[in-house]
Amino acid sequence: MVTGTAEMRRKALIGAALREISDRGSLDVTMAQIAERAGVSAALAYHYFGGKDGLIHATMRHLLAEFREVVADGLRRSGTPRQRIDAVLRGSFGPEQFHRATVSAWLTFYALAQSSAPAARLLRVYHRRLRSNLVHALRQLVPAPEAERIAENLGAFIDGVYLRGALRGQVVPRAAISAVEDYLDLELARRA
Amino acid sequence: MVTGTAEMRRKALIGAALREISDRGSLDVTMAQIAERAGVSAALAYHYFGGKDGLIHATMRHLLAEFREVVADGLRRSGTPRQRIDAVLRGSFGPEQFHRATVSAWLTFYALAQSSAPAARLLRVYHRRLRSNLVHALRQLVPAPEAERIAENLGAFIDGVYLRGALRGQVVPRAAISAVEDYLDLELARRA
Amino acid sequence: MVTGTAEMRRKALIGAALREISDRGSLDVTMAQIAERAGVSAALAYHYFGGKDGLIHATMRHLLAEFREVVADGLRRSGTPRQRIDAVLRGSFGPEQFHRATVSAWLTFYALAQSSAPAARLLRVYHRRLRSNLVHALRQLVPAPEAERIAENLGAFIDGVYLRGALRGQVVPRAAISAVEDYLDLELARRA
Amino acid sequence: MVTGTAEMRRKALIGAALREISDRGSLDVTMAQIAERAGVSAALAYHYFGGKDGLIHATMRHLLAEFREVVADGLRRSGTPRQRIDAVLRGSFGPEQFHRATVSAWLTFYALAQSSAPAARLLRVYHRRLRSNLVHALRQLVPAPEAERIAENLGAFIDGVYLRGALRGQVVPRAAISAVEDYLDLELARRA
DNA sequence: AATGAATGAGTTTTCATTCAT
DNA sequence: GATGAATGAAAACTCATTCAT
Repeated sequence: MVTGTAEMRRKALIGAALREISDRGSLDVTMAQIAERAGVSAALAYHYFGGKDGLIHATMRHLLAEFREVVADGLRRSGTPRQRIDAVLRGSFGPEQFHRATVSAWLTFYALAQSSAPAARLLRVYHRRLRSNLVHALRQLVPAPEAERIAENLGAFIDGVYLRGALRGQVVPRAAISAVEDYLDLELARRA
Repeated sequence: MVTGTAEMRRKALIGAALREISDRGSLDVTMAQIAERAGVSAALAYHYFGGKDGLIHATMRHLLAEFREVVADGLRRSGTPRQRIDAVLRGSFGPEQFHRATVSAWLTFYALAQSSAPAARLLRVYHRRLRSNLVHALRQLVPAPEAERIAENLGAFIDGVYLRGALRGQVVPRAAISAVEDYLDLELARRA
Repeated sequence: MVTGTAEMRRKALIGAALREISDRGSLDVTMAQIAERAGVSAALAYHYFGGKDGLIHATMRHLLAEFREVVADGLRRSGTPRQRIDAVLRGSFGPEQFHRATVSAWLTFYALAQSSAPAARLLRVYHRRLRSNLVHALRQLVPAPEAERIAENLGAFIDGVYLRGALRGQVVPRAAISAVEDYLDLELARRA
Repeated sequence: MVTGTAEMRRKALIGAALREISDRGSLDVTMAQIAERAGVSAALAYHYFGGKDGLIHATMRHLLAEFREVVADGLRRSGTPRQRIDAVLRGSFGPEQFHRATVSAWLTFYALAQSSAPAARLLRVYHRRLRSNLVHALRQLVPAPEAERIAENLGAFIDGVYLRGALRGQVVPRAAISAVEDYLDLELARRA
């Protein structure tokens, strides 16, 4: 698969944006900084992304896509519903999710979603997908309405554990993941 | 209790900052905007807070203090350990916590903590206090090491539920709070 | 009459804009150039005029106001209708109207009116006023409908003579002014 | 008559420039916009016109040539001097002269002539030609010095009537044209 | 002949911050 | 205490132009 120059540049710029975000710990990076990192002129970044928003959103989409692929990969290898849920957990708490750039991007993204419609939309898509993965698996274990409820709470627990790890700048410990699983067990046990 | 002009001005500016943050949905507000809302000159805001950082941090401290008081109030009325834990939950999920300004401030604050040491410090203080409240109560129910573990996970769950509510711009539903309580019950039941 | 600092600065900036326009022969001047000429920072120009458009329009309004005053002055000294018409002519062809800056501003303004609504509005106001002055005077000499028609044509002739002078960068010669008066005489003679 | 690719491209680009000028109502159009309209790359416009100035001036020359041809056509059909003068009037006030692009181009061209020598030169050529057409015809009706004077004034009147129509974005009304003719009649009658 | 890729040199605009009064 | 005046520094964005292919 031959990738054209344009595609290569776009990727290079997104990578540079991520590295810059990582270094500064915030989305408050300038186009000039990013472009310099990518070894191109700022004007080129405008040429390819239309503006700063374009580049930032492309970067977020890249992160989201990466996350989706990790999870999708895990799902493909999963046989049982329980394994599928575990795949989501492993995706959410994998070390990639705790790289400084990823953490900064996620946290700023949460904030950005308050004032930027495209950011909010992207975030909703991510939430819907996460939820849908969980609901699918849970439906094979419990009745549909229960599956919805549990998926929501499980998702919240996952987000909370991620948030704390992110704020500490550390990968979340096994114990925290176990706690999420324990909660899941409790919910499933109710049905037994 | 007589409040001097200085104190009144400070409060007015913090209130204006909060209203401005609420309107814009972000901490990206200018000193000029805040000062205008407060009906004073921007220079005065500098006089009282030293700079933008000073005002923003004062605003955050104000939010944190408010939260602390709500919880402290609840704790004072609580007799049993379980009631004390419930007081923390009620404080965390009270409607005040979901005002637009509060949500914007919290979310941006998470992001800010990645690059601003004072913001990170403030956030750590908040987490430590929340945790300490929970640990205290839990210690009367389970052995100390267990209390620590449960407090951590309970805190994460609370944060997750709050985060989701915040992103949706809605107060979290009863059901979500119940889920947190269920998780607590599970943990306590283990010991039984 | 004490003029505040603000008003002084505004006038200084408008003057600087005019001088800059004069030097460059076009409205394509930068805020930085204008500000430097006025001996202040570009930021101050923004502070006082909100933006480049604001300054440019203020400059145009200034020119228009100046023109209006010259004409109004002439009208005040005029007794007969014919003298009033002459006052308009003298105002239109006075040497101030042929300063390089004024000429550049007028010509660019004509062009600007094609794409800028505020510029178009300003120009319409000017035309309406000029016309109204002429119509008023003419009504005392000929029936109303005729006054309207003659005013329109007289205005066009004036504009054409001005345009040619402007393009040549020279005050229009006496002869050209006489031609306009001759046309007026012709129209008035019809009625005799 | 076979037109080479080069000539075709040039015409296409000039046409695109005109359409773009028409849409934006100003000569402030970018090479990229023009090229995209013409369906070619911006680089090609440079290939053919050397630069933006080249393209803009070619566009103006095109407009001037078109005008000249319309007038020349009218002159060819004219027998009497008076008919020749009428041909100039018809050419100046024909509907083509009031297309948005033409109007924008003319008005901006007036402004441009203040700061661009080639634009000024082009404009002088146009004026000289217009004048020469009029003088030629008038010489057969009045003595030479008179012909010069009348031609100048007639030209100014024409320009003024055109300017007003242009600014209003409307073809000039019959009545305005009659006014110009009336003025001519007056001048010719003096001699009678 | 034709173009995609790339950029240097601006230009507008914003804002935290300072300071004399 | 309080403010109006003023600015330096930076950031986003634009565009004519060049050049290798």
